[in-house]
Amino acid sequence: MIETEKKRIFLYNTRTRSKEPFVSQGDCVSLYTCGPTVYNFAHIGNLRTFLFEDILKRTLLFNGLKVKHVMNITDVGHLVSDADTGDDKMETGAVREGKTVWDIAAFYTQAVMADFKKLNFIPADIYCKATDHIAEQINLIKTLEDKGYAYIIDDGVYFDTSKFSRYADFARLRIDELEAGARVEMVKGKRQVTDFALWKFSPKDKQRQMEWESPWGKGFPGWHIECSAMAMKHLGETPDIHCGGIDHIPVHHTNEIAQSEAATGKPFANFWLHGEFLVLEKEKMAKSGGNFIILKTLEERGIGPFVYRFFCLSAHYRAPLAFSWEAIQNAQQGYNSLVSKISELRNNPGLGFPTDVQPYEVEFQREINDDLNMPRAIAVLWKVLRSDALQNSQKLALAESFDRVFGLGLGQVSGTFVSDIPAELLQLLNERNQARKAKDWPLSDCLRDTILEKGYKIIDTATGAKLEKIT
RNA sequence: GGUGACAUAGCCAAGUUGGUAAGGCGAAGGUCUGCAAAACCUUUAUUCCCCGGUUCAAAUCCGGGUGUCACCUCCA
Repeated sequence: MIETEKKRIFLYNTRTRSKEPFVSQGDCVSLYTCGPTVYNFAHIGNLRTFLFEDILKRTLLFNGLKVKHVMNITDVGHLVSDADTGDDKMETGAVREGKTVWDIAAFYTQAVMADFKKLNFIPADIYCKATDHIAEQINLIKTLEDKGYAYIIDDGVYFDTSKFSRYADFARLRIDELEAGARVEMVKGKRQVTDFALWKFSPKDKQRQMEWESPWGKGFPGWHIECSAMAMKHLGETPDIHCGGIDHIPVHHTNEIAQSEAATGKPFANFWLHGEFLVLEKEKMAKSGGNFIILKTLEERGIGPFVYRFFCLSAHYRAPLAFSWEAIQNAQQGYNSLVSKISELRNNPGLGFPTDVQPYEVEFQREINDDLNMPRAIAVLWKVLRSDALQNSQKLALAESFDRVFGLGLGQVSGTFVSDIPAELLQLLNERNQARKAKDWPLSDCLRDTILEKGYKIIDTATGAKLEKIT
């Protein structure tokens, strides 16, 4: 009874706009997360969303659930504009860099995977590429055509949103108003503004680098069909959870729902979770804009991936997070002190007296299960570390347990051991100790500077001086 | 023009079935120290954009205003 109460997970479901107790259909939670489009590096705003999804998965795992996680890799060109006209991002990228679209996709896929690894994401069970699932997408379009949801015009095969009465529900759209304000040039022949391409025909006058044969003619899949096709293939017609960035609500996810539910007659995903944006100096970070910051940009300024991770954990995933260099440096300080605290605990595990740790465990789990409230969960971690009622070994065990969700690499933080320090430095430290004993302060301070130059910091404690490597 | 968010200390932020403001960073003071650093302790929002209203009680509810952002156009 207490056990089940403790383990209730509440998640905010965009579909109902409310926090609901999470229930999975089977033993294993099926989780689909909209992945990166690989025509450029992922910027830190993209990464914030993927990080939220990693936290979600870790929270489910922490609660003892099994998770099957599928993330797509969009390696086929979407169009630059949702008006279903204009250039193809992949092809544009290829021209820009003088490579084939396939090279571009491979390069940036590898790059984003490297970022995921650096950020300590638990890898998805399946990363699926859109270009590997052309047949599935064609089949899904066929089904839609058979059921009368599709129509063909010069430009391609389109989904008729007027046939799907719930179309506006998910995003709570007001179609009439949308139409009134639309500044987008509409594709000729489209019946409703909201109709979208399922399959696009290749231009007659030029050869695309990526195109496939289909029952309707040579071309390439529309913008939204890949997620429906791949989610259904790998996770069934109704995955438990489907995630993405908040910008996906009105168009991408709305369309996914329309085409998927039209095809299967079943709800497409029970829970829809959306991550808010990282905002940069009051401005959204646009992948297509010139001003984006990537993980490497941070690293060049001495901000490691774990610091970025820690920074993101300071805000709730459904709230915009304001990025600034000042803010990230605050996080840097906080993370440093976290790490040195852990290191100190490892050096003195026996310090303090053991007490009951359960209240802390319960509190932690309550926070993470309350719609992934990481800011509060982090506060629980600080409370543990600064408590004087726990033994160090217990603090350490709690921190490591919590870190299964945080993923901050706390388990890898080692204590500082004399054996790790070069003999030369120990010799210098020894000399300084002598100088201090002789009250030769100028020499002592000079030696401290020398040691500092060699990358070590002296920490004088009641039991003697220690060295710590400056990171 | 339409739609949706948001506005809490120097900075990043949590907190809305109303009950009297988490946490981190920074700063100030202290303990320790030859000094410094580290560590530890203490302090740091009479108040939550503004103006009204409801209430015994509002950051939390209602009305109005101001500002910022996002989406409607590729975008996490």
